[in-house]
Amino acid sequence: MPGNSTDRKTRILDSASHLFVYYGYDKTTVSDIAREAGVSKGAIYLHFRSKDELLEALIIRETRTYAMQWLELIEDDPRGGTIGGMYRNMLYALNSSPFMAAMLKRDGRILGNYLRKPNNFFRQDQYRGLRREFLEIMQEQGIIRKEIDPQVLAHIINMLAFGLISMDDIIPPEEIPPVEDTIQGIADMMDRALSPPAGSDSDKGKAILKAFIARRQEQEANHENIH
Amino acid sequence: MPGNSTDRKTRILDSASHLFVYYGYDKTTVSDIAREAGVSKGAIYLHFRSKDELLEALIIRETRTYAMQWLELIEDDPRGGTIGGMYRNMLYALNSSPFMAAMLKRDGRILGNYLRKPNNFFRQDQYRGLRREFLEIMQEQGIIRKEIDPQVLAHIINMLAFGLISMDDIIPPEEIPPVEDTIQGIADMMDRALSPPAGSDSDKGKAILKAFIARRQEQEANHENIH
DNA sequence: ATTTGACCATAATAGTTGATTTGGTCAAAA
DNA sequence: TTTTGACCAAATCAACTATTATGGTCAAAT
Repeated sequence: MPGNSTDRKTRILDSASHLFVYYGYDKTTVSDIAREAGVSKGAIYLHFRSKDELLEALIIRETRTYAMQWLELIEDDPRGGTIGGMYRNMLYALNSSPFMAAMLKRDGRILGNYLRKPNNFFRQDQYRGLRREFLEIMQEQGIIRKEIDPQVLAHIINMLAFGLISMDDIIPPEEIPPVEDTIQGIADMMDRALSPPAGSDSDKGKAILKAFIARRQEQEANHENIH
Repeated sequence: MPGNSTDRKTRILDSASHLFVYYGYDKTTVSDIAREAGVSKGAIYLHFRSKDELLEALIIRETRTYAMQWLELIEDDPRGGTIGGMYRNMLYALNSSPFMAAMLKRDGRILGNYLRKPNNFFRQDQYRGLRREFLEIMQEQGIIRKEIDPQVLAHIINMLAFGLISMDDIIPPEEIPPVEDTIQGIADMMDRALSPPAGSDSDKGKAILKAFIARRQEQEANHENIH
């Protein structure tokens, strides 16, 4: 059996991610996933209670991976701590993860029936409001101009991310400028529009982000302990 | 019969617009339209060769109406000639026309089968590229900063408009800030990000827009004469 | 202790047939 | 001349059946 070196659960999730993106949740069978992962069907149920829970595990993993990749990109980017830099790297991270993009745009082809489930992950989005909270802190710390409503800004940022990955479905490819250009264009706009007149301190921005994430992880850990 | 005062063709299109938005193109029958317009079914075919052509006529009319309303809003707005002002009023015009919004987001429920037609209006969008052209002129005339790529900017503007009207389908209503706030927020961002450092002349912007439209209408008239 | 894959109830799909509806027409009415 | 609505072929829908595919299980193999 090939690819035995990597952890089995990981391999299953990798295969699922790939197959879901290509064929969609509904058209992908558990046997398909097992075959591609080089394990038996039963083995999948050793790790996940149901196909739905497999998808949910995948959602969690991909979200984590995406967040970590984003953070890494920011760290390695000299201008990563400005508002434009954060956004630029967010879009880069998003752009490199087809499954994450599918989640953001609630892609019906890929997420399939799961979207219809009454209590799916998207209906009880835990991360909602988190972005606003972060923007508020950024604003208090002088990385973002004072006169902007964080709630509105959070929504606009969502709109741009959503637009970036959704417009392709509507506009013929030859009309779409290269993603890098679009991303850079948006980042420039944001820096000019949102940084305070004096300019913003990228390193300070990074520090705030790190502190925010640390605090958040702490909360999450506490929450897990209780349950 | 009620509502006889207005022109019959207009009444048919009004009814169609209303019914399409409510029930969708597929579920709305020609008889439905006739009934709501207070005319016979045959009368509809005196104005339109087919249901599809009725829809296309509606698309053209709504696009024109939207464009005119946009222009009017800009005229009446002291800051209407800045890039942010133009955008703000565009979103207002868009927001007041459910059918236009449906077109922009290629709403499958409303446009129904028509979207699958091989040579529908959306596949051969005549207005594409027009926006870029206009932005280029605005840039030459100093209303928009020089360092911005008009093609990219046109695309970002599309993204924002698309996001504005599409996000509602995904986010629970209570999380969405009031549209006016979002629109104003975007307009402010654009003004800060896109106006040249010296600021931009709103009246000059209006003049450019008017000239652009006049030139465009001339072209359209010529084009009609030839055919 | 692990892992498997044949096995099963259930669900999704495809095929069929008959009834209903729909876009479009046109002889007749206004 | 202008407008109508009964009418028709074609498409859509509804109900039903037969068939296949699927998620999930578990006795047996490893």
